[in-house]
Amino acid sequence: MSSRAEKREQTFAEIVRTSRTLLAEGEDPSLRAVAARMGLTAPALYRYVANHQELVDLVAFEIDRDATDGFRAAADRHAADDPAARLVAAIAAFRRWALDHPREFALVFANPVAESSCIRRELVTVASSGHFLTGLVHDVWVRQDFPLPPPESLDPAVLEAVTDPLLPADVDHIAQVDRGLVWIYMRSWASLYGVVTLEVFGHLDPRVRDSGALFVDVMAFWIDEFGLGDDRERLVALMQAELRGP
Amino acid sequence: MSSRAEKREQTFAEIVRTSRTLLAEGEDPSLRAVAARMGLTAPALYRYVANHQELVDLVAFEIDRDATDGFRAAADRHAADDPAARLVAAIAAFRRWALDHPREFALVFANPVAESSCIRRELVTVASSGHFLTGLVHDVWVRQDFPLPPPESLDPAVLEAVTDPLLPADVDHIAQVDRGLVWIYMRSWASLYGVVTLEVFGHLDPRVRDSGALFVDVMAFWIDEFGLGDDRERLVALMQAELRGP
DNA sequence: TCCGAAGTGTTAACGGCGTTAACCGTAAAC
DNA sequence: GTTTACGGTTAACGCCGTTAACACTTCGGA
Repeated sequence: MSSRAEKREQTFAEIVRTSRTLLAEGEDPSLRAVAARMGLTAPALYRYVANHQELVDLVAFEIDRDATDGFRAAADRHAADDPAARLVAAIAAFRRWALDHPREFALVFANPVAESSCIRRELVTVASSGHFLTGLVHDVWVRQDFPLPPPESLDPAVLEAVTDPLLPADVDHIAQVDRGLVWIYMRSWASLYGVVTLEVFGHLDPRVRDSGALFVDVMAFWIDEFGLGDDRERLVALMQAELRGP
Repeated sequence: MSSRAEKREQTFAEIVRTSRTLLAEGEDPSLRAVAARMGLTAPALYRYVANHQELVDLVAFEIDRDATDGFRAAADRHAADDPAARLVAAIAAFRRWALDHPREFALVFANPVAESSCIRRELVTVASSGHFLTGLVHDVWVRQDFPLPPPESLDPAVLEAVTDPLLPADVDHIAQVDRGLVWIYMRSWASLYGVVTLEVFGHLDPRVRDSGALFVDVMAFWIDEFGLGDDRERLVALMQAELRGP
């Protein structure tokens, strides 16, 4: 027999799961649709969720978490002592996931969070994908020891941000003098994000999107930037392979 | 006295205009809201527009056109023989516009067009901002004559895309051997787009966003790439100024 | 053990949405 | 001057988020 608290938690989990199922099926995860699929009526969901937006935020958070598990799995298919391959595999998995799940991508990565409810802002602070990708970049840096911009060279606002981040970043284990790494991470993430967002939203020539050329180009640039120029050929080939699928 | 066709066109224009007004006021441009503000009922709008999505697409197109007028005005505040300054001013205006009009930005630049109606795909093909920005990059290239990747070095899919573009690009006046310029444009646009989209959607540390550091950083990179390294200091200073406002 | 309280669901309803069908006066066209 | 197309209406359907009022179950404590 399950206690009331357990039952409540199960129902809550089922609400989020049902929402994700609907989203994956291409239908809108409206409160009514979610409730109906669970054999409930819409107002019942208000016992578990403050409003519709909060449910959407929860779903976005969970999608991010699960997608990150996929990125991690892609990285883990490569040796722990080959952080560059792990990083390449992870971001290739990210792009594949984004193109395969445009609705989910839009929800997690291309949704305004500022005007969103409080809960989203809290959740996004511990967002999974951000933590994971910064970690991979950190691993590459530990291995390659590519030069970092010294803290005093950073824009004051950037220095503040990398010293005491507000958004997903797992930087506690990075010494203050090495926080230039976080700036490099932000720059690299912005360029990869731009390509993938253009691709997912159809603002890029479909032939270029399908070829992945722009994504590979950006990645190749950061390979050099990460001091991996010697490994460039191998990593680009690896990326080409990873882009096709696991 | 106005003919029936004229009257019809006026009403049509007022529909789009009213939609934009509602959007700017932070309200959703629903058919009912638009009609109500015009003193009509919602079904009347179906005499002018096939469905709600088509209206949204039209609005997105017009917003893009008008925003581009703003970018052009920013560029025109600089001498015709200073294409670098014109380009910097235009993209600074683009960023300012995006941050000042997040809803409009999301509509025009961060909306799926693939799953959209046919009309959007037609409209986006002649989208204004794309044409204008490629033109500015072209002007810089004519002046600086920075090296282009030769066509045979391009990915086959990219070569196809720059030879016969499907998406907004105004390349008819660019010789086939110089189409590598379009590839450079795509890459630079992707990186600027990534930064601005992150900023607008609140996925970037607000302090970094407010400082504009990431945007300036990306622009500085492309300044070098465009053979404008000698002019770098001036152009970065210009960008800093332009970012604050006209 | 019984009773109150909390928890979890219901139905009914409000206002808003996109959209369609049926209708109707007016203005253009022949 | 009749006909027809146009541009509007009202009514209605089925969605949506959300709230209020109510009912049933279950738990906790006197």
